[in-house]
Amino acid sequence: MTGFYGEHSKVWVSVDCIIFGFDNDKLKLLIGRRQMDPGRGEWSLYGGFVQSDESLQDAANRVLHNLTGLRRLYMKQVGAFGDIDRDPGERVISVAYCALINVKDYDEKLMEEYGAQWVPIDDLPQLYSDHNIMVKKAISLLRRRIGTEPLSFNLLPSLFTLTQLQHVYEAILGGDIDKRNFRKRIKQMDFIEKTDLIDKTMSKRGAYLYRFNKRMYQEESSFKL
Amino acid sequence: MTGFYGEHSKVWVSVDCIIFGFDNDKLKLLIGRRQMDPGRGEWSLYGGFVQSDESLQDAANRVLHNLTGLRRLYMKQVGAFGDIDRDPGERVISVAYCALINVKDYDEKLMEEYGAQWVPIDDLPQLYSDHNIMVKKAISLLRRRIGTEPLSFNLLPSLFTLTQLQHVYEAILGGDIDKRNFRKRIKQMDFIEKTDLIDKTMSKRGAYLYRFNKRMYQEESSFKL
DNA sequence: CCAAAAGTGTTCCGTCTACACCCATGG
DNA sequence: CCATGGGTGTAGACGGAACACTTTTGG
Repeated sequence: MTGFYGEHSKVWVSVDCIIFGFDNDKLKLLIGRRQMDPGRGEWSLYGGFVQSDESLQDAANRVLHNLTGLRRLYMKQVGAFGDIDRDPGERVISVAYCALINVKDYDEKLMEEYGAQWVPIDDLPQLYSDHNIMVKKAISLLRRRIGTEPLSFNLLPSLFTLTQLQHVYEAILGGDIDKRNFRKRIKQMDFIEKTDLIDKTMSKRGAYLYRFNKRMYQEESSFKL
Repeated sequence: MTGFYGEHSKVWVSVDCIIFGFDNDKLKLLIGRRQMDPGRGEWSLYGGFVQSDESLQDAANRVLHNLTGLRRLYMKQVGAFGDIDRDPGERVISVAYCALINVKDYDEKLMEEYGAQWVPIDDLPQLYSDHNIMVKKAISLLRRRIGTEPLSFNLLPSLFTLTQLQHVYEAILGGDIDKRNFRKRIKQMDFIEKTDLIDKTMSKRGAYLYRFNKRMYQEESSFKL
């Protein structure tokens, strides 16, 4: 049985993961050296072929989990890339996914095993195939959405200082933000909760730690920064 | 020669077109009855399989051209849909594209041949497979972008009145807009040119016709409505 | 005691919103 | 002459941007 659509040609479909992290006040991308032909040894996003028993989402999650050991990450589709010659080997259509992770959370062993590296987005090398285009699109998506959706928290530990949060915005939007205006806006968002914990790693005085309350956010469901 | 990726399984990939038009002060969608199994006879978006010699864009343009006779339309990718069971027949990954067209422009013969129908978006029937989800996503994309990009002009003839333009925004955003405020904002955009032509089809007094100057827009490249 | 990061309000200006009446014309 | 859609300005509210000093404490 060839099924309903037998006369049409099938193609390979892969997923590629654009993995953002935040460290040292910089937005970074997790990339590695490609371990297969064609393009072996070139810088590349992490990706993999979509299997017949998994959805696109699932495939992207699998790739990311294999690499970082993490599950249930924030992940969003960036788009499908389907130019005929985009892959130097065969015709492959690739669906790019963007992940936001807390840089401190990854599994170091796995990272070493894969030779994964965090590279600042301002300092990216040329990547395999059309991966640079994917990254560019992911960044512009991130810039547009960061002001309307609570994405920034995915790049931080669950407890964070307001200075850290501000640095995330500055890194993504690329520019300085006024501290007082920023904090004024934060105060209006009840779902960003002040704890009574204090972080002293960054200053002698110490800074209050805050927490994103997802539950409360979903009730309010308005975000504007 | 099986090529580089021989050990992985290929899948069918299709494109589906979400075709918006504007008529009678309403935003409408072009849909038809599915002419193949499975799902023959169900309401459906127009789509087709991606051939091995065309990009995703090209495939979407081909489908749209076959249906409407139009080329060089505004078209934007909405996203890839890849759940395993989304298509009741086989495993098919589909990439949705959103097109904005001027309802007056289509080729009536082709439309009849395909049994295509314009349906107001508030009044959509249940569609084949996950097509309703695609449409929902396309509409939310359109709503987000209409204020930042000059999309509205694609839904209108090249000469249009300000009242028509306003109605486009009202139809997409779903709500009334103040006429004076709207026109004030339009006046600040030099790339919306007033002509000295007058349209009398809608009123006895007649209304000035305007034109979108794409060249001028690209120089200014700021849009806010 | 001083360097380094944390924290805190007010003023100003531009933008968005609300709002009502006259105009031109075909029938 | 009147019904219908076309066209116009102003005042008040609101939100965003600019701006500088005090606090805390480890070394």
